[in-house]
Amino acid sequence: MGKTSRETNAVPSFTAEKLRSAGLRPTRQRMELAGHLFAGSDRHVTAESLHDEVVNSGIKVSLATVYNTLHQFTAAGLLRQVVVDAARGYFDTNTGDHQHFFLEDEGTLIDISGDAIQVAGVPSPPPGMTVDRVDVVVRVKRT
Amino acid sequence: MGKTSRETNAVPSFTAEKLRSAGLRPTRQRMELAGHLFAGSDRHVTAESLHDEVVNSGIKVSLATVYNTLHQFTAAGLLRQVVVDAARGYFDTNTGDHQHFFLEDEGTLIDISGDAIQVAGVPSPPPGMTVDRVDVVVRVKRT
DNA sequence: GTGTTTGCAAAGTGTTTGCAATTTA
DNA sequence: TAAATTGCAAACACTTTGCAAACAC
Repeated sequence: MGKTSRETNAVPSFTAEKLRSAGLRPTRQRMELAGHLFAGSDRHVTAESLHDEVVNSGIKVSLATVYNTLHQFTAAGLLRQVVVDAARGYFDTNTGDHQHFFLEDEGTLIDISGDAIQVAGVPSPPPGMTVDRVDVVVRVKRT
Repeated sequence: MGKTSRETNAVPSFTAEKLRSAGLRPTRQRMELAGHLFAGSDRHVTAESLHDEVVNSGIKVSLATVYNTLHQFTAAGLLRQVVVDAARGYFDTNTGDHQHFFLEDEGTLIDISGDAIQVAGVPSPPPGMTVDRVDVVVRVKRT
């Protein structure tokens, strides 16, 4: 065999590398959270939704660690925060240029490609200020 | 004199009317909050900032009443809520078509005229959904 | 071994709510 | 007086934090 049972765990090693190069130790919790987050693409999660998902898949992680990890991933540029709801914080695995539909009834986000949507006529910012980012939220409701 | 001392209170009666036609009794608290809110134009307040302002001007209102009143005014179409910060709720006295600069360092909002700014290329919403509103937030930072 | 990370439980924020006392009409 | 409104304090939902035990290297 030659390999330890730990390595048979089917955890893609590139995830460990991704974390390491972000300056984060590839701990079990971070690996597993990353596994869920970056399994699909363009995911939108809240701390609770991710925690539930991970816990329901049989993994043990505390909510506090989920919060910490989401912030660390965000600081590392692996995630991006989206402000659409005063009550909850959303995190987006798509860190590229894009915008969102927000389904107010369900609290769901859907990406809008940055190529499709455009904002024109933004006045110049107040003196001494620079534009950090332009966020567009298209709020939609069930008809 | 003919008039009671209550009426000498210099509270513009149109405010009372505005409230009455919104189905809200012109109570002392609502009159005073409205007086502050609609004194200037295009004001952006949080429940706390308005409460502080009103209390500092020597008026007695509870924070709970400020929250209630802001929501009632919003439901009546006198105010509009703005979501820019996950932590606090902002209310805007400008209910017309417009967008915002958000100064992230200070938590301040500045109106951008709806005529100036435009959003093009919004894809059609998911089936069964209609666009409720398109919000643009231009986040700016101190240079 | 040494510094990092985790997880619990406690503390913190901003906001909402239950309900008796007060006010409006 | 009947119905609406206020204000307190308790309850809430979400998030952050302190710190001892567990872990990564």
